[in-house]
Amino acid sequence: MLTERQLEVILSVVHAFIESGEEVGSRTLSKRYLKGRSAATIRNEMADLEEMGYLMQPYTSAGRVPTTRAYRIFVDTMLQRLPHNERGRGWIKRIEAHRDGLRGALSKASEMLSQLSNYVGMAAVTQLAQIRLRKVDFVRIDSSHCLLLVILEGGIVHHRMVTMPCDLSQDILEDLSRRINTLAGYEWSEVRETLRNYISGELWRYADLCGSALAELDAILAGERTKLYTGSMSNLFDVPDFQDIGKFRALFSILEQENELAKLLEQYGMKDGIGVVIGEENAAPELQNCSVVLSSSSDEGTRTILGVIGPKRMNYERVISVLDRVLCDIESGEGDE
Amino acid sequence: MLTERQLEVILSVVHAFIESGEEVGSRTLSKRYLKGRSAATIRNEMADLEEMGYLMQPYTSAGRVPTTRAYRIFVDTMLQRLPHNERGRGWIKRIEAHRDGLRGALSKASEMLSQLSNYVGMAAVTQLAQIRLRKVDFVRIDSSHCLLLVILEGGIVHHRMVTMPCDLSQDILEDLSRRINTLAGYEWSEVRETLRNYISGELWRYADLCGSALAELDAILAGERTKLYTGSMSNLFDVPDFQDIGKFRALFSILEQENELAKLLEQYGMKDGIGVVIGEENAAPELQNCSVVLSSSSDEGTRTILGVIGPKRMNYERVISVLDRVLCDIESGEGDE
DNA sequence: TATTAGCACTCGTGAATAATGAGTGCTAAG
DNA sequence: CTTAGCACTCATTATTCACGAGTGCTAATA
Repeated sequence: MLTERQLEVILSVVHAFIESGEEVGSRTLSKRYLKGRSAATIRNEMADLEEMGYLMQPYTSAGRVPTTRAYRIFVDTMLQRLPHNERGRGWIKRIEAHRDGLRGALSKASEMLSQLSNYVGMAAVTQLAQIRLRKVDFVRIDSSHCLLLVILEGGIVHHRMVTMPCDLSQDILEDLSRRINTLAGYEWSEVRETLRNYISGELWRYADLCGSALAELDAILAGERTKLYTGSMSNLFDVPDFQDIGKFRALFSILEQENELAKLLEQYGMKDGIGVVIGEENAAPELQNCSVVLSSSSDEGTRTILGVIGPKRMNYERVISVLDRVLCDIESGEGDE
Repeated sequence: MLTERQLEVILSVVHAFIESGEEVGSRTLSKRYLKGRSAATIRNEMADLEEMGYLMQPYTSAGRVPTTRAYRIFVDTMLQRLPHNERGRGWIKRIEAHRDGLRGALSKASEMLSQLSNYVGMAAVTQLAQIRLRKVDFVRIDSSHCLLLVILEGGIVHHRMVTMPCDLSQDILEDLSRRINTLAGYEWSEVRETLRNYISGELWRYADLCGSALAELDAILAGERTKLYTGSMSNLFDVPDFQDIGKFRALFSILEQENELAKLLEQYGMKDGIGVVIGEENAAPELQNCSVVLSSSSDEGTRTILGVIGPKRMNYERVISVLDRVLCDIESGEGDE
């Protein structure tokens, strides 16, 4: 469908455009990329490719700019060429030993990604449905409130304030925790069922509190399932593509909405490995001018996603290698410092 | 030192400049503010005031712009006129009953401040030195790691991963927590001392773990003492003063550095009540074009600071009333929803 | 002495115009 | 199929010019 030379032209245009940010003309290609052919020849090819939807002109008689379709080919060719590394399997286990837990490590990772890529780094953990419970604890705050602590596999810690229907002593609460903790190690769905039975049976005296706690636990495990960290965004100021205040704003607004971004990542990071989503391929309209590169892996009831978000004309090769590098650093415990 | 009319001119210039954002000329003042006097008269006053450092001209024969000194007078006059409310005392107690704890409430507060003020809201808690311990808990993660949970007065929860020198069972850890918890309710400085004695005495068998834990506790209590939440920054795009990419960038870069910002707030929010820091009065060079309005109150070992950061020519009156309003909402438990 | 009208002067802003040059499409020759 | 040549397009940049808001100064006035 595409001749060898057409492919070459496409890749060259993308490459040149990523480098310069300016429309690339036939002369440039002839001089720097396809040295054998004259500008006129290439002009003909470009006209064809424009008709086919790979290139476009911002205005009559300007150079050509790659479309998302061209980027797609560029990226796919690159990914094919790149060593397919199967890293990432099982690395989460090692992370959770980090000083500040999985979350601390990810917060560091996102920052590192920003620094190294010169774009915006992201790191997220999402709890898969089958995550296991490690421990539950109730801490009495005052006569009508206690703190519910939930520790999940992978060192994920949640805490919520729960209103107590009646005053319960710390001893009773500890007893309660201890009973619930006998369920540690089971999947949440199982725990949930067992707890329900407990409440109507043994624990009937604390039914109210247990009910609230159950609701909170449900919220924790079903609700905000993905925790996302975003690295420094200052780099964006130096990206020429975002000098335009309008484009900057669009990107910024979505970066600020943790929830939206998290939803996107959940959606994109479904399968393990490296993925690239380019411009209009993004579900969010705010990301039409951006590309997202992400590397995701799942293990033990959690999925971890590292990502970089930048302009469409980002240095994909470098970003991918940065992702790899950071993944590597986390694995080997760099976050411990 | 300042005549009645000079004061009037200053206030008028600031007022007009805040409204329009453009240099204000003698004609405007004569027509809209000091109706009795002619433009020529006001021109003379303005020339004097410029010499005295209250006004300045961006270029020869343009209108005048207020200096920080003029803003200062404007704000001070306003604060004097405003009802001095002593709200804030004791409200923290009520907050900690919030569903997601003090921190959840503050995160919501900062967002609310952004929304209502149209600038950027901030909310911070800082632990004062004399904060009290509520509870400590160790949770075994694997043979060489456990999670250290620290709950402080006010529902502040910290957790850290601690490396265990040798494998300790959950039972032993629980026993350990229980012993340490007998110290709950005391100030950290006291707890620290007592713990030291314990370690060399009763707890000698767990000296290593206790040592690490002690170090972590110290880090938690001495180190990152202030936790800061920043509300949405999207509003900044609509502030005319920050259309200039350079100014925007300066502000943004410091908003992103939680630590820097926290340090500033710690420094500014020393005394209870409402404070305004204008432009060059700010310690940070990035804030030369901004003003910070904050409302701070301390109680029970923690100090809480609400603040709004915006352009120098912000609507101070509105921002102050918004701060008041949000403080009020938090108090009455709005965050519970 | 304080105030004000009049006037010449300054200087940023915005529109209009022109020159520049990179790049194209098309045609005709190799 | 390839390429040189040429006329044409159009964003960009610089230049010029008129406009107008605002000032400082002086001289007249209450």
